[in-house]
Amino acid sequence: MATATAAEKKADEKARYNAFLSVCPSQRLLAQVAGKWVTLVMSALGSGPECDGDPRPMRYSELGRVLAGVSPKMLSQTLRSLERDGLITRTATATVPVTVTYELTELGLSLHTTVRQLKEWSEAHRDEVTAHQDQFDAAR
Amino acid sequence: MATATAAEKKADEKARYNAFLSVCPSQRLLAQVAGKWVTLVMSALGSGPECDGDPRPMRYSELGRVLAGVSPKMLSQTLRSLERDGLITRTATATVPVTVTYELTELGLSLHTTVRQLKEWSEAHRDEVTAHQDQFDAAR
DNA sequence: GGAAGTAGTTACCTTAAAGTGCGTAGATAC
DNA sequence: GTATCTACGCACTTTAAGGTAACTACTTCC
Repeated sequence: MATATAAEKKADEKARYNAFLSVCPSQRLLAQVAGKWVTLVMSALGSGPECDGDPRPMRYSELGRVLAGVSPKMLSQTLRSLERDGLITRTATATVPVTVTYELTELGLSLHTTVRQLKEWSEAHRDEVTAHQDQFDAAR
Repeated sequence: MATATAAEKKADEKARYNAFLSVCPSQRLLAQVAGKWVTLVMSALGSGPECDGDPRPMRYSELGRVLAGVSPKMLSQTLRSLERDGLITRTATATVPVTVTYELTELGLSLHTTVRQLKEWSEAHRDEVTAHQDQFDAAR
């Protein structure tokens, strides 16, 4: 039947919209970067263990120590996904106990600086936001 | 016992680190903004229904139509949290059936432009990233 | 010979975000 | 008098992210 009801049309639109969303590159990037340890790992690799200073390579166990709350599972999971995206490089060295170092690529560094702007926004406006929240919560 | 074992020290560090993380403003912002519909609502309000053009207020049902996949629940949930943060304003008008319009505040607009940079990054580098992913997946 | 350090993997469990479906309230149109 | 439009609210279910804990394999230190 050619009687495309409003409900049918909407379901159709919805399907196409969701299909678009699932491949939308910016949406996927955001979901990736918002992973709990992603920015922390990038921040550590991008600004040294104390989050000041210059980018430098770090070892697996060093990252584990700096990011005190991370489990080995989450650390390797995060590192592998970042490596898959070409944001960091993994280098294994055949020393006495094998050592593995991770380093930001140029691509990773450029993303890091972009994300940093978001961080700066949040630091610049956090007071404003919390003020709004308090006001909103008090109002009801 | 004063014998602070390495395990105890690590647990202590971890607790403090997690406490810090849970209040870290940038982390919280990122988690907020990464909500599935947050950026889409902001994008619609910030660039018109077609994601081009200028910021303009929109109605609840209009947003629901533009973001075809969103359920009424998620839409109002998203809108309320954005309103709570002072990023949008809600205005109810006592027309025949009540109409409610939402509009980006200045604060919301400034966040929108910041997030837009992330979007531009992802669009500029998406090919590079997918190339890395293919290479990585092929390697194993 | 047992602990500790190297870099992880595997299986299981918890929880919070998102999706689904139905109800509501007042008013108007048919 | 039934249906539709407005803007939601509530309860239930699903799903995926993250956390916990235990185990691997090799080596050196004490």
